[in-house]
Amino acid sequence: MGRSPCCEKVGLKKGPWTPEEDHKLLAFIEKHGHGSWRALPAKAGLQRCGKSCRLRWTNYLRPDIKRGKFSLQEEHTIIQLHALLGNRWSAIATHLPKRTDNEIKNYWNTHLKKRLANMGIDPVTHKSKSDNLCSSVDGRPNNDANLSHMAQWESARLEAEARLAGEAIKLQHLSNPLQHHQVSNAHVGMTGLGSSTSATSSSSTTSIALYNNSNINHTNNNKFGAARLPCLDVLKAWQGFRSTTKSEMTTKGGGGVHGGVVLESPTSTLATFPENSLPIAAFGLAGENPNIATAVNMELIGGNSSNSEGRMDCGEEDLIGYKESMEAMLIGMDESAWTSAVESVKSEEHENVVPMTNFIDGFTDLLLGNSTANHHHRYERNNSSDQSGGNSDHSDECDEFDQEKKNYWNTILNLVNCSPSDSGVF
DNA sequence: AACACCTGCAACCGCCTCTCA
DNA sequence: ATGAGAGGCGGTTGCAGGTGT
Repeated sequence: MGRSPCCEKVGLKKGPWTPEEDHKLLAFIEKHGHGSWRALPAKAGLQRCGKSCRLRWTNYLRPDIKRGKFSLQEEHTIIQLHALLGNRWSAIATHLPKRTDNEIKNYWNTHLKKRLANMGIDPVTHKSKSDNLCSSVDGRPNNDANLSHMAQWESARLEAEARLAGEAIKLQHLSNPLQHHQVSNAHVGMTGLGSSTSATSSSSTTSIALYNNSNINHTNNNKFGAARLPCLDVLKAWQGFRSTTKSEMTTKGGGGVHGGVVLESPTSTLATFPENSLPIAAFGLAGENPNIATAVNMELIGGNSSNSEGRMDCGEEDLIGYKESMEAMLIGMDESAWTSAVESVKSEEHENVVPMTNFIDGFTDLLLGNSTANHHHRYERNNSSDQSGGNSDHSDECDEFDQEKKNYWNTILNLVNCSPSDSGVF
């Protein structure tokens, strides 16, 4: 278009703002609002271009800006969202109250990027820098490689979970289409398959966190999140890295810490969000309708499902319907719903649908070669419900369920094997 | 003390998207 | 449908202050 720059006029001041200029700009905006930025400088008596005024206001003078050191929570959020969104700083900034995109960008470039690099994680792709994940030094596992390996497993796990969760939601929707339970304050975070997500993000695949969040209001009917879930978690590793770095790694080899990396974590990669943002309970809708999944993602993460970054082809009603069914399943799935779901699985109609067990535990066990320790979560569920009056007729059903479970894990492994290798989650 | 180098951050630049005539 | 104006975004730069030699 050959547009001329907004600051083409000779005589406009550039460089650092003086207190006088700040005062003029502040006073004008407080009195009149900014209106047209281009017209503002003349009206406010400033020898600046409108763009410069806007930048000064949004990045510095705006009253709702928090300055100073980033908290650990904020760091986690930035890392998570960067893995999810890439360098979309303005999108990331919407999840960090009172922080500007510029500040976050600077913080990423000057702090977080370097730290991730030091941990052996490519800050761009959030993947391992090393191709040799099993490399070792002096016969000991390479911690960086371990961490990266963990990250990749976590990525694969999340993708599989996402797909399965989508199927499970479908199942639940079919089994109890009218079921709407209390939703409490649990929310869902997810990313969709991304067919319509921004091209600037390196990630176009799915990442879902199944998260046992303390924000979730556990009720008697809430079977999810009741147990602390052992799963690999790069962010926990990050936390461990930070804490051990601070203490100069003096506690190496301590319980639960492996070379500065905490191997067990109840959280997952989308676990922490700032207050007033969305706590994550987690499940995705990636399996069925990428547009819906992405739209829900946009909305739940706080974006606008119809904004410029994620124009959706799905209708708003679709979106709401999926959200409701998903929330109902997550929060309010009770024994009858579960039984109904299992029966539905057994039916021919849904023979390929995977039962909605506590698949984090299962998958983690599988990863750890602990398949025999699969705890018959279904029956734990029953046992726990026994205390509140549920039935507990197990034996035959148990074998049948084991078979279902085998199929289920095969499905997961197939999904993982089929997962795109360019997942940008990590 | 002087200099070089590093770091952090505010600000700029150029491109992109949206809106509207 | 098209093009211009305006705002917004992300990459980059430049400078001030800190640190090391």
